[in-house]
Amino acid sequence: MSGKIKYELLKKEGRARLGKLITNYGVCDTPMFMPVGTQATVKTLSPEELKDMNCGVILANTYHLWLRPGEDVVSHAGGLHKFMNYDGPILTDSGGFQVFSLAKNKKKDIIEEGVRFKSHLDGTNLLLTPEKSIEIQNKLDSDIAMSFDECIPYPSTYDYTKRSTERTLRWAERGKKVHNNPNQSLFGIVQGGEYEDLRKFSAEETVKMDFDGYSIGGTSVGETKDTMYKMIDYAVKYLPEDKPRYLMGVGDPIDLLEGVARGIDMFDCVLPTRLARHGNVFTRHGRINIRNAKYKEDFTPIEDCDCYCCKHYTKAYVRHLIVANETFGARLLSIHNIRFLVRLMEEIRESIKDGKFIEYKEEFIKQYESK
RNA sequence: GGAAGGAUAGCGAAGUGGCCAAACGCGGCAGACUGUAAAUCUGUUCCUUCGGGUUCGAUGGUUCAAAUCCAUCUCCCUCCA
Repeated sequence: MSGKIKYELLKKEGRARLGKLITNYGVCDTPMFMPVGTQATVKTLSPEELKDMNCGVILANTYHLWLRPGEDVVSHAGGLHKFMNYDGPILTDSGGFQVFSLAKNKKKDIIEEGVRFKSHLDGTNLLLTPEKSIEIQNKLDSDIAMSFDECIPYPSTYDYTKRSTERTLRWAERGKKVHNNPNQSLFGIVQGGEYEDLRKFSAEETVKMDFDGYSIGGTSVGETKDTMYKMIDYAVKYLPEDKPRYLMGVGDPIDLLEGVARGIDMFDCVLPTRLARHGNVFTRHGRINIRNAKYKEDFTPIEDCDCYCCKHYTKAYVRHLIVANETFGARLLSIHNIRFLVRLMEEIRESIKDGKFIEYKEEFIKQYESK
């Protein structure tokens, strides 16, 4: 097939949704977790390995690929799929988050036109606008493009949040206007910070623009979990049932469960791969740090898990690799951590199918926090 | 045999009279990480009953005060024979 993505809602349990995301590169079951491959690579992993872990969509980043190698290079290669040899669906983030994270505490100038800030590579003055972001994403030829938004810091005042949220809406409109890739879908992003009326306003206005999917942004930026859950609650009830909902930047296992419980279909996060590189490991009984001395002679797998790492290697060996700063250690833990979250989503879907999501969620959290 | 230089915490290495329990790096131990400027960052690393106690090759000395000055010894090392 070719064209835009489609979403099919199969079943609901409470607000939790079981569905299908139909893309040009295959059908993905939802809720799902999407690993992040900012620079057209999920750090240390090959596309084949991602496939083996049953990953569906992966992410790439507009900002990074714009600066290097440049969207034209990717376009000349035949688009992102060919360039990085990934034949699964790809979502590109708009670069909005980079304005928040990369220019944090540095001078940046958010104006109506867009955002002026400096390249993290060479300090060049850059201007990223909604039009530019969409134009780059059109060329990258990802399956899903994201609107260019402002991810405001937490906390932000009501007044600032209001002005920023309104501007993000205008940016969404401008981006949508120039979007012209018939095989690429475009998502809108709900902002509004921690304020209920602003989340409502942002959600309603974004939905009016009729995007192919909707995401909730401005979360996981330092707020408490309860605040984040409220941000989701405030927004999600105004989103249409027949379009996918994507909670941006969330990847803590508990947050995934809480997100699904609130009606989220898609999540992405750098957490599994970043933690892996730093020696942190998701397990059914909570996170562990494989560098800890107690694993020095622990010749058992991380846990009972179907991933390549757990099937073939012991904690003692992985610890050795991480301590010795060997890349293979980062690879093995990245495989485990991603597989952990992907498998969590598989189990979540299974539980919704069986009408047992609530029980599954409670049981998982109980075990995860029992450490 | 002669001439020089050096010995500092687990290791490497600063410090050459008081501000030194002793910089810094590594190693060790632990923590953080949520739309990736992150294979990064932070804390800690003589002992302690948290009052303090014992350290800078060893011993003795000078001084109110020594890792720092003096004497002797031990070991290492460079050069000359």
